[in-house]
Amino acid sequence: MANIKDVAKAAGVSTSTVSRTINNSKSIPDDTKARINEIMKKLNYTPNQNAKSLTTNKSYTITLIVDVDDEKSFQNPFFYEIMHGIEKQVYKKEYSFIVANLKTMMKKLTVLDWLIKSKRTEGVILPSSMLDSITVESLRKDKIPFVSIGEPIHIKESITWVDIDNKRGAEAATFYLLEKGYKSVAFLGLNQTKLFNRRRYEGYLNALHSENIEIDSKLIIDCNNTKADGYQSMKALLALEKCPDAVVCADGELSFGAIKAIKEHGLAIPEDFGLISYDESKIAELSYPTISTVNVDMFEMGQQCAKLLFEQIENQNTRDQGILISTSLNCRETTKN
Amino acid sequence: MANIKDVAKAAGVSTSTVSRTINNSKSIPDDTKARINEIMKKLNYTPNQNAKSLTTNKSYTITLIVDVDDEKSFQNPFFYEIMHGIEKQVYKKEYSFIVANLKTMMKKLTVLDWLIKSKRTEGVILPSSMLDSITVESLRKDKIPFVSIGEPIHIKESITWVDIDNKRGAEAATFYLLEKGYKSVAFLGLNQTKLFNRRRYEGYLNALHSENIEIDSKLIIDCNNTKADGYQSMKALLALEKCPDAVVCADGELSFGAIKAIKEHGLAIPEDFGLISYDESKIAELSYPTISTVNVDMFEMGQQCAKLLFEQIENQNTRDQGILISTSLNCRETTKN
DNA sequence: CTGAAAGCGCTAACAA
DNA sequence: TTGTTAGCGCTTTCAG
Repeated sequence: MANIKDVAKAAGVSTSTVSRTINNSKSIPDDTKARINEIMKKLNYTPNQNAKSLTTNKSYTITLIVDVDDEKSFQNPFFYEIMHGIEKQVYKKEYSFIVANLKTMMKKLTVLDWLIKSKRTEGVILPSSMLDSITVESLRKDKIPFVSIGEPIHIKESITWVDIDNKRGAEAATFYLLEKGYKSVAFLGLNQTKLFNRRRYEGYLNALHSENIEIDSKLIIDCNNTKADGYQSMKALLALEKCPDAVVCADGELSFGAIKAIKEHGLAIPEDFGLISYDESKIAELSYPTISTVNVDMFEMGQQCAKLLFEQIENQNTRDQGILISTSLNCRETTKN
Repeated sequence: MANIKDVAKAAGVSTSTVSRTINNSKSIPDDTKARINEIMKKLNYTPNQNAKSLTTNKSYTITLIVDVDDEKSFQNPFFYEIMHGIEKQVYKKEYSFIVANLKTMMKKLTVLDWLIKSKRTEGVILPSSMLDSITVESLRKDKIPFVSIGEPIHIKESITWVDIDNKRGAEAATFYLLEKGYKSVAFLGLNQTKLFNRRRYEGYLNALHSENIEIDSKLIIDCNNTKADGYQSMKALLALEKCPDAVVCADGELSFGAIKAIKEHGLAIPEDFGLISYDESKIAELSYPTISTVNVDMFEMGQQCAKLLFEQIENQNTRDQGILISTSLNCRETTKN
């Protein structure tokens, strides 16, 4: 395996000249560069990353940290798309990309320490759920750039984060239903403990407010994101005296249950009853009828995370910022045309 | 940031002694080790991975290569579970874990070259679809251990691979349906171009053979894995003179269409008609009725891949082997009890 | 059991 | 524009 010396020798120059060629230094004339590049190709030479990292003290690697407990719950396809978005940016920069799962490793600070102090990573993308003040402080102290996936939760420090614009998504969904002539829109699946869920709720409320529609607390249902909960809760809604004729579902799975309840009640979808859910498209397509959804672009989210991270890596005193990725409405068969 | 010299100085020993302590060498007495470990902790010292890699010529990193074209198709949650399985093994060894996507990078050989010659990786896990003879040869030449996800396809060389036991899965599904009293079992969604699909088909045939049931080619339907195809194909099956009373679906999505067709035909599931599909559990649970499935354990598959890879890394002349991960039947509401 | 010293492959002053 | 040289932080003979 050829190294820089071999190339230098073959080219009749010093290793510095080769090094400068590798790094495309201005001071080397183009023809020299060309010649040396030629030789590198002929010798099948690729710079040794470890040597380079050792001297420059950079790992050319960033890390996505996930925090997955149960083996089965790893199915969340969202993270996979985020990964893909990150990766796309990472390879543009010729960096590499480590994925680390807290749960299969050690304690939180230990993982970060391991990655950072051993110089395995130059920056970290991690879920907001992992970020408490201590972690932030420790990251700052080590001067490690990081980006939070999701709006920070229990933190006062200003940090850089990327999230889906959940509020506007739900707002748009609500507006859309009203626009299509539905009179009374319910909100299914409120869960105040989840920030993204709360934001969706806020969007729903916002939309009603700005249309001067009175909020009917009976139309707002607390429940979990399961088929069974969706079914039960929708039944309850339909049993109401002032029964709604449309619903915004805070999450995807419960909409399967909700649809069943609506059908069983003898209502036609979308004529008598409209529904918009948050969900992954693939699953929404499997339902009968197919479900109109608020689309969230996790791929874009991943890309933004990586971009912001690289900004910080390239310029240490970049300002912290929060970015909201906008959503779009994908109208399928649960809403009127 | 403390380095090995600082530790040596603080401990009043040479760097060799510290190094030996780090690597838990037999020649250092336990009490000395304890003392030095203490000091490392106090100094908050972690070995610099790059320096270590440079000297040992090992990267302590393995790579999962994926080959994802379209941004949206990255949703395949299977890969995510495989990743998780791999990662679990990787972190046991204190290795790190790179994910590289061919499509966001350069040409196939270039990616491998980049990873291998730059010493970024010690081993590679990659889908069988990527492995042609040239790639295998090149990997062998560089002495890079690798494991194929999935039975090799267009390759004569013996290599190490891991796959799901698709044949036995379908076999078991077919047996189960027969055992439950269904008389005539169809096979929906044959696609000879996909090896996993063909294996499932073989399993179906096997089961019928060993029960001495004649194969009725009308009951074997070629179609794609979409809801619409499942619907159409099932309609065709039900229109048959010698109509089946059960079906094995070769893949998940088409079962949603198939179920709809069965219901529309006025048949009760599972009383009049039984169905078993290959699918992810989460989606199978969303259907009405919930779908009985052949479970495939991708997490285990990932773990096995990593284990086999590490065997090769640790012992260069390990024999090539193929491993089939067994499946299990998850009986839900589309099969009789 | 321990230390001295060479060297892994590259980069970056500094000098020319 | 180029070369010389001194490391980067660690491991590993070899000698003691």
